[in-house]
Amino acid sequence: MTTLPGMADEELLRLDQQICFSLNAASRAFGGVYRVLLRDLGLTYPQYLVMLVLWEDRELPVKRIGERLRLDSGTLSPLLKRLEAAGLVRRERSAQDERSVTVALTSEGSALRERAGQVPRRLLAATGLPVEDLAELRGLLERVTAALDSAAVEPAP
Amino acid sequence: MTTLPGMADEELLRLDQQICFSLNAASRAFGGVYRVLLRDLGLTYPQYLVMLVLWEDRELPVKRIGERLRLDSGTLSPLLKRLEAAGLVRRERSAQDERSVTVALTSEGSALRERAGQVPRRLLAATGLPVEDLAELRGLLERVTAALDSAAVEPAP
DNA sequence: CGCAATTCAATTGCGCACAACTCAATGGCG
DNA sequence: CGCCATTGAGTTGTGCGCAATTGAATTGCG
Repeated sequence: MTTLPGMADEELLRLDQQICFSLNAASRAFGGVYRVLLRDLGLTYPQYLVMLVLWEDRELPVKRIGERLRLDSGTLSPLLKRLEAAGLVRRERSAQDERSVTVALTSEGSALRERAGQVPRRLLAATGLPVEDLAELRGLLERVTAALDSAAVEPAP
Repeated sequence: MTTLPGMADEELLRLDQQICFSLNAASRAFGGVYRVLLRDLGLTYPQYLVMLVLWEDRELPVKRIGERLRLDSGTLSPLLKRLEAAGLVRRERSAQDERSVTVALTSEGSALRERAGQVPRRLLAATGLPVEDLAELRGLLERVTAALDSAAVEPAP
């Protein structure tokens, strides 16, 4: 395998550019397609991610949702309030632990799942890749993420 | 190859979840590492992307920068103002076409390139992947992005 | 038991992404 | 030439992502 120390700074700069450009671009391209697909469900893409989690487990503490989606309360609190205002979700303090807030689907929130049924198929079709390649992509992304998360990068060169 | 029509909605939902979760997570994981690496350069990640473009071509209209990074003026205008306030960049109306604004590196902006020299190496090292896998990842991302961009998804199911 | 450290949600503040819009400059066409 | 569509930058408003902080509840340890 080719190792980083063997390459020139100039080459690395180019590869770095390509990787971060393409990851950024891909992320925003996905966002754009989801935006269109989700528009008439009244959901944003991050809201859809939360709904996906709740369609698996219809009741979860904010903490757990954050762990699954890698999001903190600073992002989730206002987002969940919007979902609550839209009537898709209920939020209440746990009786066992008053620090914790439990988020639960309403019947309206559950019902939305049916209307979202064709979103995955349409999204995956729009990627234009065979399922095997998508699985490969997912695998690489997960490996990269795990490595980056555990990298503990030092602040200054 | 395995085609979408042959799969059950339930399977597709799972794959869709995995793909969009992992892409999202990867994008944010990259952002987190860049944030640390760029902190003492005083740059955010999107600002770094703009600087990368300007380090290639030290003078470009806003329009061109937007094309390279897939960003519109709504994002770039305030960002470029911040780079200008930081002294890294100058902005001035083109004489040929008064609608266009040309962005040019200042000497301070050029000088920053040296201090950013180790960022790519450190970033790529943090990914924990061999260069071949990174190239593979980049290739998949670019194919997906191209397909998504040309998909022209219809609004409602 | 009592107090300090930890945990969890919420809030504040800043920057980015994007849609919708404004406004001026330009270019094309009759 | 005169008019109108187009182009390019900027502004506004909404929502997300994250750091930093707050405040209350819980845990743990002496």
